[in-house]
Amino acid sequence: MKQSEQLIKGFDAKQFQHDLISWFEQEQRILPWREDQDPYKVWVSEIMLQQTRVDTVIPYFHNFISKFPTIKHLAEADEEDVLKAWEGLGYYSRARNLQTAVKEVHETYGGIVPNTPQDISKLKGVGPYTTGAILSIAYGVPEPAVDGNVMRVFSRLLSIWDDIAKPKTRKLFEDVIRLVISNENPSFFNQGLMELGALICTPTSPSCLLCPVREHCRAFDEGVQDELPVKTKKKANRILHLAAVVLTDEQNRVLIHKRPEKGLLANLWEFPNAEVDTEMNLDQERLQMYVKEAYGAEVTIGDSFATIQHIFSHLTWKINVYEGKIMGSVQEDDKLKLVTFEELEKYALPVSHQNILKAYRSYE
DNA sequence: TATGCGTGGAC
DNA sequence: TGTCCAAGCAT
Repeated sequence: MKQSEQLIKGFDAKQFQHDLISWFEQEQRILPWREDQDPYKVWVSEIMLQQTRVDTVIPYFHNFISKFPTIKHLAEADEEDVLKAWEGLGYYSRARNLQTAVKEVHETYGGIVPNTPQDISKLKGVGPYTTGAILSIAYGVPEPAVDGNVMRVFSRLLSIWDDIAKPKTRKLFEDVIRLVISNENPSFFNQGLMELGALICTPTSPSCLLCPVREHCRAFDEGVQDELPVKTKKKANRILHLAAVVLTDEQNRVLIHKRPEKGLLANLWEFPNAEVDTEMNLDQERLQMYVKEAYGAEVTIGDSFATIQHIFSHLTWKINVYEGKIMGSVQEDDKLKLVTFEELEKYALPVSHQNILKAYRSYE
């Protein structure tokens, strides 16, 4: 017998569905992506919500949908504008993958988001969770949508002690959900689980006394709700020292560089910078030579006017920021541009470089 | 399978 | 202040 079948023995799935869905009908938050079930809007919201809080997403969702109201609008948009709309939201490959996938839907599926797990999960950026979320919410298909909430809620409900940080564990929860999901209302079932995880069955100090499915919960019964789920820690991040320079010419245009199309902050724009060891951080002469080599620009480096720390999830940047002047001419191309500070507002910058810009403005 | 990939909020 | 995240996916 499969582990999932073993786990749900004695679990009253029908009653649970009813209790969960009734609670969701009463208590669900009013959210912009819940106003209709437009598959495109459901899709956009699900991508934005990956590893990102609801409160953070709301303004981005409004702005994004107003700029790109339909599949066609997004498919035909400039990537630069899409990234600008994503600026500050993080995990920028989500934006580029979304546009790639939307183009695919526009061209291959006539602008209709596919409604089978096979087709939809082939789309760039659409993994197992998003597949289930779109299918259940937009199309009413009873497919599991297992995210962190669902694993937390069900690890407590069924007292499951598998490590939810392990990729393999997600499959166990998918098996479980397939056995207990509501076929009548998979949309509210899946959304109800996530809403419950967000509002009641929280990572720390869950509100068990307010929980609509407390009677189904083995962890509450056993008093171990604070010990579940089991989740191993990630390893600590590393520190990288950078020197960055805000380089201006005699017309007060500033030099910006487009980052590589893969990896960290892919395709976003930045001020010229280099990794340094802590010692070299004060060496203006070497920074000047580096800029000449890497960007082909003849410059003089002035004073360091700020140090900026930026903490990523897996990395910390400590950036020493200099001002500098461009002496000769610069060969511009699609990855290197001289722009006015007004034009700069059209380009998507990572938050770290937005902070460099702020520091420069207050220094000037 | 483990790691890289952002950001801002909660405690 | 440091730690842990929050509706994951690609490689």
